[in-house]
Amino acid sequence: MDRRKARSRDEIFNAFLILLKKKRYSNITVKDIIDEANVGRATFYNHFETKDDLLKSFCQKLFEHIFSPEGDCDLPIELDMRYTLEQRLVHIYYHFKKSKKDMLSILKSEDADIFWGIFVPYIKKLFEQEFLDSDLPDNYLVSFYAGSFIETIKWWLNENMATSEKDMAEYYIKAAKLEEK
Amino acid sequence: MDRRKARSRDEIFNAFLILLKKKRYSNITVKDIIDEANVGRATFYNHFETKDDLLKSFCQKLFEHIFSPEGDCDLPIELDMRYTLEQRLVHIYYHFKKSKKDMLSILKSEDADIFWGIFVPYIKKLFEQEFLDSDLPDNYLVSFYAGSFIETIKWWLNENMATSEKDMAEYYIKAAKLEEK
DNA sequence: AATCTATTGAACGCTTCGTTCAGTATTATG
DNA sequence: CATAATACTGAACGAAGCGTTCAATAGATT
Repeated sequence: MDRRKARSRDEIFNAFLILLKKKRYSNITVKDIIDEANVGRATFYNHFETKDDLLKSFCQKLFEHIFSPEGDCDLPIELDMRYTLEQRLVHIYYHFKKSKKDMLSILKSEDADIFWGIFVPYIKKLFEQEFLDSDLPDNYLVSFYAGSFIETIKWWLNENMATSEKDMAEYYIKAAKLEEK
Repeated sequence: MDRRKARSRDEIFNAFLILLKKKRYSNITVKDIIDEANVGRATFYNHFETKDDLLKSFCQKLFEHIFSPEGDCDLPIELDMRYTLEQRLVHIYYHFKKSKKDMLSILKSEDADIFWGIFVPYIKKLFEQEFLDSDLPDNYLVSFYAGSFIETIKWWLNENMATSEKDMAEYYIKAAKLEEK
């Protein structure tokens, strides 16, 4: 890809993040973004169709990084073997905490619902292969666990992530009563 | 209250509901609303500060009705004694199903996140007095249960509410492993 | 009957949107 | 290096919505 294009894209993403820390999504205008990014108006619309389109790309980038199965993950080794559910949970929590400063401002904003909405499918994927031994409908359980997981992450954010990742995973498994026998 | 005022208010709420069934919230303009409601522009702004303000009032009315502890509730008697958690759950499910046609169009829309966001505090109140016997933080559990409850209601809506209220309550208690004893 | 209150709808200024275009700068390529 | 292709610029534009104002009208309340 053309260097210029990549650069502009980065600038816009960057500006968007900076603005999200200052004000809520719905109050950010395209003019705000291009001013902060030092980019022409036409350039913005050359990259993204609308502001919502930018949001979507932005979240995808953010979440894909968090949920990337391997790759550029600098997790301590013992946390990186995500075989048990607990370990996989810790992995997610870890990434959340790592992006704490970004996450906090985005996911606690007044418009946070928009972000969480985009977040849900990723979480569901996390639970999809589990819990097939129940007599409840599969999708029901996926919804059940995804919902509780997300809402407890919100709790975590509101507590300023004071609880450790390991404790969070323990909490979750205890609350959901998922102890391996 | 002046009859005229009440009437205008009703007309606006009504028009809003009709429009919500046709298009997503963010695409509804104030002009749409006043046209549908047959009401002057100034009248709208005499009642509500903004479109968001209308949404808020609208949801409050909707949810307060659902969560009203007693009163104008025509539930079959055996469902109306909401002493156990199960019975209280059934009560909520019942009201959801009763407002099915409204709920479906609103809560499955693309902007549904906005509505669910307003919905969460009500659900949390439902769980607040429960589960104080755990060694997990109280608020953590409230978040846990509220999150799973809401997400499973979404599942229910997506299945067109094919499952009965009683089964839904059973599902929930089973998934959360809340069997008494 | 007299007073108070709500509705009306056109008009206004303002903000934001998304597009266009001609001119300029940067990059990839051969 | 020369050339073609691509990207950026920024002003300008029309369209859409917003929220407000006001004088005139109609309806409630006592």
